[in-house]
Amino acid sequence: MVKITFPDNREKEYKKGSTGFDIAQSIHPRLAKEALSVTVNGELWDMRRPIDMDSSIRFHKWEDEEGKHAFWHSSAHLMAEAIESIYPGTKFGIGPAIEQGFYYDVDPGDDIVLTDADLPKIEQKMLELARTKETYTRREVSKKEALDYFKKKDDEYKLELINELEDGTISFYSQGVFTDLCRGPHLPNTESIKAIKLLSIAGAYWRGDETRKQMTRVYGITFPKKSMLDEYLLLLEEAKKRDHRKIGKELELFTFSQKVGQGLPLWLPKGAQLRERLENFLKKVQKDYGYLPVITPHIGNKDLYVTSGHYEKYGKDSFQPIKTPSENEEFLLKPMNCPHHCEIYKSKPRSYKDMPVRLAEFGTVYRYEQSGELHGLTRVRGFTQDDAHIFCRPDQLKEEFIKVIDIVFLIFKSLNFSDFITQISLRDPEDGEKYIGSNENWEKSESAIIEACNEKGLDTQIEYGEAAFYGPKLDFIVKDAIGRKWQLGTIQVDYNLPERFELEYIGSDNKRHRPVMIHRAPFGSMERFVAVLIEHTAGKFPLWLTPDQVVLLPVSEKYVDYAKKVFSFLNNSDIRTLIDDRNEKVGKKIRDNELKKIPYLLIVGEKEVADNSVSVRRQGVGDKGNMSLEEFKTLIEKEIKSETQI
RNA sequence: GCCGAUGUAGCUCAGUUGGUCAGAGCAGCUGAUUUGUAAUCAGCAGGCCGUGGGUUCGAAUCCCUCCAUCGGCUCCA
Repeated sequence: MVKITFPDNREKEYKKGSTGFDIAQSIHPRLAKEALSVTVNGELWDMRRPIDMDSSIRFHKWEDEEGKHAFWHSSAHLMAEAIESIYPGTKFGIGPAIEQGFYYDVDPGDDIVLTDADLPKIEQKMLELARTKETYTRREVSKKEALDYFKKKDDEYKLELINELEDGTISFYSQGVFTDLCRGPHLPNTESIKAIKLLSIAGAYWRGDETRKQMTRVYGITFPKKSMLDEYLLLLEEAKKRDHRKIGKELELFTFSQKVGQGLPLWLPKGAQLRERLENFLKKVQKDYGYLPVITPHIGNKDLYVTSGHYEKYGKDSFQPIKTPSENEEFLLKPMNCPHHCEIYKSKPRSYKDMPVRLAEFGTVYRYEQSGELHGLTRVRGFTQDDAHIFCRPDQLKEEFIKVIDIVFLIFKSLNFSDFITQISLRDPEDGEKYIGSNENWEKSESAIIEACNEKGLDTQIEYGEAAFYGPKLDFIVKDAIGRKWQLGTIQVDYNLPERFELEYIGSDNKRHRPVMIHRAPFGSMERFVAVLIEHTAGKFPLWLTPDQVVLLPVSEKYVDYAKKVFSFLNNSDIRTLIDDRNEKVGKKIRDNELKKIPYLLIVGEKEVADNSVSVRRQGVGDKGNMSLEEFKTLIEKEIKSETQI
C-alpha cells in the first residue's frame, strides 16, 4: 500500500501502483473524468501513471494552468501525428504548450513548404485522429534505445535533444502510430480534444539560434468543447479591434509614410496633442521629484559613442555615421541620450552636496531596428524616450532607485495600468563576452536593484541574460490587446558609463569620487506607451488626456449660432470642444461622433436655446439629460479632477 | 535580417480558369431637405490595381526583382 496525501492534508491508503485516475475515481467519478493531469510530489504526472510510493498529490482540471498545459501539450503531439501522416518523413523539433495553445516546430523536408492553406487539412486530420480515442502511453527508455529510434527515423533534431539528456531520465510518449521524446504529462487519450483551430504558421530558428536551420512553426489551440473555441475566436476578433495601428488610423493619431521611411512615425495633430499632454503630466511629476530639464542635440560626434562603448557594440547595425565636409569627422544620429547627459554632468565640477543630479529630457533617438522587427508604434526606428539620468553617490543609490519606482507606479496608477509584470534583468552567467565593465561593478548594480525591489515589496521575476550590455535593469512589462508583451518603464543601474566618461564629484573628504548613474524612463518611449495606452483603452482615453473632449451637435442649422455661443463658453473654460455643424440629422452626427470616441456629445436645439442649457450624451453610455452650461462645466471639471488625483 | 502571407480609390473591401473587370459602401464635393439621441435623398468626382521588368495578340489576374505591410523567429543600447 502507499499513503496518498491530498491538498487538504487528508491521507488515505491506496494499493501500490494505483494511478492518479484510480485515486480520482475513488473520490468521485466526475473528478476522474475531468482531471487532466496530477502533481505527484511536486512533479507533473499523467493520470494513468502508476504511483509506487507514498506521495502527496493534487489533481488538475481544465480550469488550472497545469490542466490546460497537459491538454495543449497532448494536442501538440496530436498535431505532430497528423502532420506526419500527411507529410511522411517530417522531422520534429520541439512542441510545447504555451500560454494560449501550443506549437510544434517541424521540418517537412526541403521540397515541402507549409502555408496557411495547409492548416485546415491538418486540422481535419487531427479531428479524425482525436475521434479514434488514441491513448497516450508513457514508456521509459534508455538513452541508447532513444537514440536508436530517432536514428532510424533520421530525425537529427530529436537526436540532438536526446544527446543532451542523462540516461535514465528519458521517456517516450506514443499515441496511435506516433512516438515522441517527451517528459509529459499527457492526457489519458485524445478523446477529450473536441475543438481544434490551427492559428498560424511561421518560421522559427532551431533552438532559437539564427545561425541554425529555420523550421516551420505551426501554432494552434484546442478545447474540450466546441463552444469554448468559438468563444476564444470571438475574443480574439474583439481584441484585434483594439489594435493600436487600426485605432491610430481611425482616430487620426499617427501615420507612416513609405517616402519618409519605415519605422518612422508621423504624429498627426490629435496624436501630437495626446502625447504632449502625457509629456506635460510627467514633466510636472518630475519637477516635484527634483529633476532638471536639459536639451541635447539629435546627433553626436562618433567619439562620444566610442567612449560610451555603444559604437563598438552597435555601430555596425546602426544608422551609419554622417560625414561632414571636413575629413575624419563623423557624427551619429543619437541612439540614446546617456552620453550627452554624461557630458552635461561633466560641464562643471560637482560636489557631494550637489548630489544627486537628475537630468531629464524627452530625447528623440534613432535606432536601425531590423526591418522584420518593426511593429506599429511599439517598435520603431525613431522614437522619443522620456529619459532621465540620475547621478548620485553610492550611498544614495538605493533611495534614488526607490524614488524612481515610485514615479513609475504613480504614472501607471494614474493611467490605470494595473496589469503589469516587474522583471529584473541580470547578466547571463554563461556569457561574459556580452557585457562591459568589471565583475565587481556588476555585482554592486545587481544587488542594488534586487535590494530596492525587496524593500518596495515588489513581486518581481528574475531573467538572466536580459540585462543591457552595460548594466542590469528593472523593467515594467505590459501586454497588448492580443497578449504580446512589451517593455514600458525601465530603470537601470550603471557603474560603467561614469567610469568611461570619468565622471567625478568631490566628497566631504575633499577627494575625487565616482558617482553611480541611474538610467530611467517611466513610459519607456512615448511611441510605445501611447500604443499600449490605445490598446488598453480601445481609444477611449481618459477625459483629461483625450484630444477632443466635447462635441456640440446643433439639431439644425438654426441652432448653430447658439452652439457657437456654447462653444466659446466651453473654450474659455479650457474644455476642448468641437462643433459638428454639418447639414446632417442628429442621429447621424451622434453616430459619427460616437465612433470618433469623443467623450461628451452635447445636443443643442430649440429647448436648449430657450433655457440656455445643453443636452448631454456620454460616449458609450447614452443620454444623461439636460443641464445648464455651468452644471456641465462642473461635471467635466469633477471628472478630470478624479482622473488626475493620485 | 530569416520563414510564410498580403498589397485594387482617403478608408473597408469585391473582382471566377488572363479577354467591356477597373467596381461597391463609407468618407469628400454639389444640390435638395432643416432635421431631437447610432446612418435623409439624389448627383458628381476619386485608382498607372505597391514598384520595375518579363510571358502573351491581350495582364489587376501568370512569372521574376525590389519596396512596404501582416503573423512569427532572431534582435531590442
